[in-house]
Amino acid sequence: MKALQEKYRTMYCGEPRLFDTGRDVTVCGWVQRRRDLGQLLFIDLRDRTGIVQLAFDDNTDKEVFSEALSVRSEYVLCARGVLRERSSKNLDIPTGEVELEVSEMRVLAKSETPPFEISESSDVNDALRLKYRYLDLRRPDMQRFIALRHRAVKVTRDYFDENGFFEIETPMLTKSTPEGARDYLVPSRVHPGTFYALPQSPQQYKQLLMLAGFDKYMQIVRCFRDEDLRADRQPEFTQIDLEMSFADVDDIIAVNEEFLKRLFNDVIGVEVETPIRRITYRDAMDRFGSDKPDLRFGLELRDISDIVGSCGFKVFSEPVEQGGSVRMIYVPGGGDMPRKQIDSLVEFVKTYGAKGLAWTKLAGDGSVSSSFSKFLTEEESSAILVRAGAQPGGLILIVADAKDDVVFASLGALRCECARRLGLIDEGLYEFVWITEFPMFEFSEEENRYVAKHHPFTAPMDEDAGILETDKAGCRAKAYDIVLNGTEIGGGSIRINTPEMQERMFRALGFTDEDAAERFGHLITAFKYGAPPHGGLAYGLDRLIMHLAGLGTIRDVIAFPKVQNASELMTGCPDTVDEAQLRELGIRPDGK
RNA sequence: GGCCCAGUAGUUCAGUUGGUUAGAACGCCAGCCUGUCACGCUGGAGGUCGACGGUUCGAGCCCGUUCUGGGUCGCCA
Repeated sequence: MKALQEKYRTMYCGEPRLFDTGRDVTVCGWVQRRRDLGQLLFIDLRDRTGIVQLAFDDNTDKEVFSEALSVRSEYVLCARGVLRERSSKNLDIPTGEVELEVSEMRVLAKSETPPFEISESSDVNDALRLKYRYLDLRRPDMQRFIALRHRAVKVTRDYFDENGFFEIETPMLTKSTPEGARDYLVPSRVHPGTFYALPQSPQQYKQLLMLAGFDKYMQIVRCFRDEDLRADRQPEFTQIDLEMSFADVDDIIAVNEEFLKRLFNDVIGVEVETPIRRITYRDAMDRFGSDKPDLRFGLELRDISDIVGSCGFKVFSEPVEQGGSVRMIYVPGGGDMPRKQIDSLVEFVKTYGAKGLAWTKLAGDGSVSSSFSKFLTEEESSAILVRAGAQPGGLILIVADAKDDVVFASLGALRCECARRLGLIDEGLYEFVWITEFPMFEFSEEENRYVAKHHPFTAPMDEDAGILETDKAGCRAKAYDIVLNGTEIGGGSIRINTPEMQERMFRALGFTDEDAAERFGHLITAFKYGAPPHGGLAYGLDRLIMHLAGLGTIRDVIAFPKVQNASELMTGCPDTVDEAQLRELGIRPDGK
């Protein structure tokens, strides 16, 4: 082996170009591939910037050549030599016009044959990827996603800094306030039998920072929720958390529209049109059956309760009589769907609690078939067709239920499903929308009481402040979500800033004064000392990055994600601990 | 907690109606090869068909249980 070069690296693998020809450079990286032609040998060397070809000739330098012969996939190399123009070029890669004629090479580390190929296209079982996440992360696409995440975070910090926001850290060990998601608990050694909670969000701290006079706050902060996972939900996730003083809804929205414009432009070159459209929660439910509507396609819901509310078909009329509704979506181009597919749509809506799905198919040849028209009068049937604006080739899908929630949930999901199946979604679109005027409360069947839909510090809309106690179902909040392509990417509210309103809110939620004092006493006290009007917003950073990267799951934009059962396959956590550790924490080991 | 999907070589997959010795590609190992770049050619190794139990003369295939991973409903102030 030849003497070490003075520096590990003078150039990244992805950097060399034709005009670098003649330069004496050193590159470091992993062996992507070795091509052995007998007396000639090529190695593709990879680092985070790309790939460069190393060339070895048995007739030029036998020592280096034999060293290169021993090299295998994923060996870590340091190679020095002169860049030269290739005699046959590879225009598929940026460095493909040059190659490094290696004069010195060092194997910095050997590697076993990896359990899967490190390449962009490799389609490997998720469990295997996650067990060897450090190898998975070597793949160029994963490197791009993580780098994109870095750029997005950088743009975020720059933007909010330029707009007067201070980045302030808040505690990770906090007080559990069991309202909402389950907390991750951390036992205290010093106070046996007591627990910290990991924050579900820095909500209370950031409000206290406003009270403390910091005026504008932001933090890129890890949050924890002990709930079941989804493609876009991890038990620990990152928020871009914001709070502003002396701000109302329009002020918060204005700052954030500029942020989104900047973020999407700087990171992926997408122009976000502002102002972003706003839809009230009520309208969003009525039109899309969802408070996070995907606006890349139509298929809006229509209420037909007035047409069928007193018809002879009990499946339709009874839900209306019981306070529910009958609604439909009309799917142009769905009329040619085979019966089997429609049956699968029926099954689909059942997962959302719908008892069934009524349909009418208008085939391209003008013939009509329907699962329910024989139960309706001519007038009722044709009124439905007219309201749908039905044309030959169309499909009408109807859900009736005594609970509007079920109708909305099933039709809301169905319109997305139909759009997917019929290819109505333009993947290149970024359709943002603010959902505003969220309800203050929602009824919890489980607890048999109204609970805060957002959180108990949310201010009611000015015009609804009077009905906080008297009309919980109708009371609206100064709460808003920002939605992108059917995903909630952020949400926030204007907060209550007087002790009087905060106490009214706690009482409206059914807390006794003692309850409120026990759980939120620090906040109640603080608000007696001059809280500015304030409000804020928190983005799910992982979801934002997911959209920026054009992915359908947040796991690919998180370096070390957890799997569906909330464990981590690489380290194997969560895991048991020594009894001694438990004893010290005042926790009895299992079964004792 | 419920429902759906997947699990066969290191990887990605195929595997007929239940029937002899379970295949392919890539990867791996060895040999050959002076311009490859998904190099090529020749040969070779490599399998508890996720696990357990059952049906059967006979199970990768059928049945049950279970494990692992994914999606989803509930849940996510």
